[in-house]
Amino acid sequence: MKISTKGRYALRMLTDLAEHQGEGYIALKDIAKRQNISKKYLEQIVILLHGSDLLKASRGPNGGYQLAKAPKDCTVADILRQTEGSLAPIACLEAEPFGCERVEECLTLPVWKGLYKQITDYLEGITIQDILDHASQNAPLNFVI
Amino acid sequence: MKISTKGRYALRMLTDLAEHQGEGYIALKDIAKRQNISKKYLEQIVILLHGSDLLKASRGPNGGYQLAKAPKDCTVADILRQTEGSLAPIACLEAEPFGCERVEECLTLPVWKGLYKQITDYLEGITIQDILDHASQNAPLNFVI
DNA sequence: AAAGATCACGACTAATTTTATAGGGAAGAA
DNA sequence: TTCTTCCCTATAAAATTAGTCGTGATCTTT
Repeated sequence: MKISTKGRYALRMLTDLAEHQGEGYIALKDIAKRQNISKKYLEQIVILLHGSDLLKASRGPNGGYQLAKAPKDCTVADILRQTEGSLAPIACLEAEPFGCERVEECLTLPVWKGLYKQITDYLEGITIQDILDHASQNAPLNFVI
Repeated sequence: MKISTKGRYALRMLTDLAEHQGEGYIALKDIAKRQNISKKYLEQIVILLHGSDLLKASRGPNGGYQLAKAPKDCTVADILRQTEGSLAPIACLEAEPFGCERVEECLTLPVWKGLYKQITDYLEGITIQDILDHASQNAPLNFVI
């Protein structure tokens, strides 16, 4: 049960954008260089985020991306849902009514539902701003390390 | 970020064993039939559990598997750690000291650590007995559905 | 208007993981 | 001894992951 590079890179990209907020549009080239991620691969990941309202884009010279909202309004859950497709730990939970034919008899389903809720609640509660705050150690984080 | 069939099937198998506790050893054949899982595939999954002390085995006629402990002492975390390899949501967290060379500069690492802790705490807190209890609705569950 | 920079999009691919199937062997109970 | 069951290894199709590459489309700056 692993978060893929899509999700991890997307979070790093958005955090990078937040760090450079107020500097206008940030080119993918620069993010790729700083984060040591292939620019071409980042392009693909950004496309996954198009469905959300997390980013603003601008083309041409001095173009690039900006956060469309304040960092405090960008939750990690939003980012991962877009890039990972879903936060559900098993496919059964991705659509109501559940596709699995064993729904009625499945004793283990409540465990997965509970896990799903834990994951969702936690990630909904963390924003890009929290990540910045934690990095600068200006604020205690609402999660224990 | 999905739990694989190994983890899901293992949990179903152990739950099935718990349901038939006190009936002696339960053959894989019967579990496979009840759970509608390939017996051959189940055999491979059981091998993953050999490293743990969750199961007792017996060969020959009337042989099979039994839970080695009471259902209240079998946590879902134990089962998934064995079958999935780890509960960590990213590979970086699987071994201390962290293998990733970006450890020092990685702003997002605390998020993954926190998520790891959420997942672990939740799954450590749920036992096979909880699953049985919830199924028979004799007891309220410590997780909300 | 031209040039150059940047995002946008689709095709392709190698490696890995997942999800099995198959065949035989070893051990133990009846 | 025989039969049942666990045990172990090999093989493989399918899906997913993690990219690379080429080409447009569009915008800003000059």
